[in-house]
Amino acid sequence: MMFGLIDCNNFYASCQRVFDPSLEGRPIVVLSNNDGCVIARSQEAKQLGIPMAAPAFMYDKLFKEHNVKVFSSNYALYGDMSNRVMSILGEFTPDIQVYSIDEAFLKFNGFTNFDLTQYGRSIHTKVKKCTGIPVSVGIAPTKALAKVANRIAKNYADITGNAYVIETEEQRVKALKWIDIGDVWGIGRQHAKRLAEMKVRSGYDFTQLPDEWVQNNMSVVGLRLKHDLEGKPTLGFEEEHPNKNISTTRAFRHMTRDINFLRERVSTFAFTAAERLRSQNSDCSLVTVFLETNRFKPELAPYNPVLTMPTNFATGSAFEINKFAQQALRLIFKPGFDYKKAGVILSGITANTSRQLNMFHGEDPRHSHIMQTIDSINSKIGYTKIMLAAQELDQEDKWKMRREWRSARYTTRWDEIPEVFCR
DNA sequence: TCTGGGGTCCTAGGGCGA
DNA sequence: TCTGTCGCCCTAGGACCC
Repeated sequence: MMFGLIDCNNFYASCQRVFDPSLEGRPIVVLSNNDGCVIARSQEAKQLGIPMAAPAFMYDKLFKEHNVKVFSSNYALYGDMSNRVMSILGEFTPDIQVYSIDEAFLKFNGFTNFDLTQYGRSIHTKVKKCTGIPVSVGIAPTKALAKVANRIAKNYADITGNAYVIETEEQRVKALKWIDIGDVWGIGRQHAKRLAEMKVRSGYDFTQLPDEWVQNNMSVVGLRLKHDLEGKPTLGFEEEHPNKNISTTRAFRHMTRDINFLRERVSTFAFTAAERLRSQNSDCSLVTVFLETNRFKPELAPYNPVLTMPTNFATGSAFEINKFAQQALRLIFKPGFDYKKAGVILSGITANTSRQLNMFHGEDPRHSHIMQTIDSINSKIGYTKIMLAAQELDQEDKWKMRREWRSARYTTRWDEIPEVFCR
C-alpha cells in the first residue's frame, strides 16, 4: 500500500494566473484579510526574497520596484478551484483525504503492478489540463515520506516530471538525508531549534535518535512522526469528519475601545460561526469569546482575555449562541484597552440529530424553524443576506475589510464570469 | 496608517467521585 | 467518619499544520 500527496504549487497565486495568463512569469503575491500580510507567493515572488507572512506595508517599495502583482485574497475563487482539483484527483483512486484547500492524500491500494511514477505524472498532466493549476505528486509507503517525496518532485520538477516515488530503502535514506530537519512535516520552529542544538540537521538524523528521547521531548506526536519516517505507517488515513471547533475571528482595521463596536462584531462572528455549525449538521454546547489588544505595539498595555460559556444544552441557534457570546463579552470587556482583534469559537460539538434533552433548559423550539428559513434564503442568494438585528448595517463602513486588490470571482458569480472577445 | 484566519492534537494539572 | 489514592474529565496553553 502506498500513499500519495498531491499539492497544488503556489495555489492562490496559481488560481489568479489561470484567469490572467499575462501574469505568467511575473511575480505575484496574495494578501490575507485586511490586506495585512503575504499568504501566498508565486515562484518569482519567492525568488525576490519575499517571506511567507511578510507584512504587506513593509514590502510596498519592493513590490513597486519589481512590478509585483498584488492581490487581495479571493476565497470564493480559491474554494471553487480547489473543488475542481479535488474532484479530478478522485478519478485516480477511490481513497482520497482532502487535507487542506490545496492538498490531498491519496491511498493506492492494490496498485502493485503500476508504474507509480508514470501514474503520478499523469495526475499532474490531467489536473493542469482541466484546471490550469500545476500540482506536484509525492508517493511513498507512509504519509510523512509522501510529504518528503512531494518536496523532491517540486524542487526537481525538471528531472522528476512533477512526480517522485520513494519505494526502496535506498531511496528512503537518500531522501531523508536530503531534507532539512526544519522542512520535515510536523517539525515546527521550536522543535527545529532544539534539534539543531543537538546537531540533528536532516530528516535522517532525526530517525537516528532513540525513541525514548523523542517520546519524552516531543510527545507521542514526535514519536509517531519518527516511525512514519522510518517507513512504518503510523499516521492514519482519516475519513472526513465534522469539525470539532468552529471559529470566526478577525483583526480590525483600527484599534477600538468601544464596547458597542465589539458587541456588533461579536454578534456577526456568532452568526457566521452558527451558520457554519448548522451547515455541518452540528450543535455546540460551549461558546468561547476572546479579545486581543495589539501584540505589535509593546508600548500599549496588553490584555487578552478568553472566556468559555457552557450553554447547558446543545444548540445551533444563532440567537442562543449570540446570547452566550454577548454575556461572555460583557464579562471580559474592560474599558481603557485598545482592542485589535476578537473572535467567537464554538466547541462541544455534537450531531444535531442526537440532541440530548435537558429538563430545565433548552433551545426555544421556534428557533430551529427560523434558522432553517434563514439558511435556505441565504443559500439561495449565495451569500449571507439575512442577519441578526444586532449586526448593524450602518456600521459597515467602520469595520469593512480592506480589500483593495481583489480579482473577480470568476467562477462563482454570474456577473463576474470572464468574457472572451474574438477579433 | 498598515502585521491573517481556521483548524488539530497533546500534556499538565486541578476538581471530583468511587 | 476520615483520609489517601486512582482514574476520569475538563481546561489552559503550547506545539503543529495550511
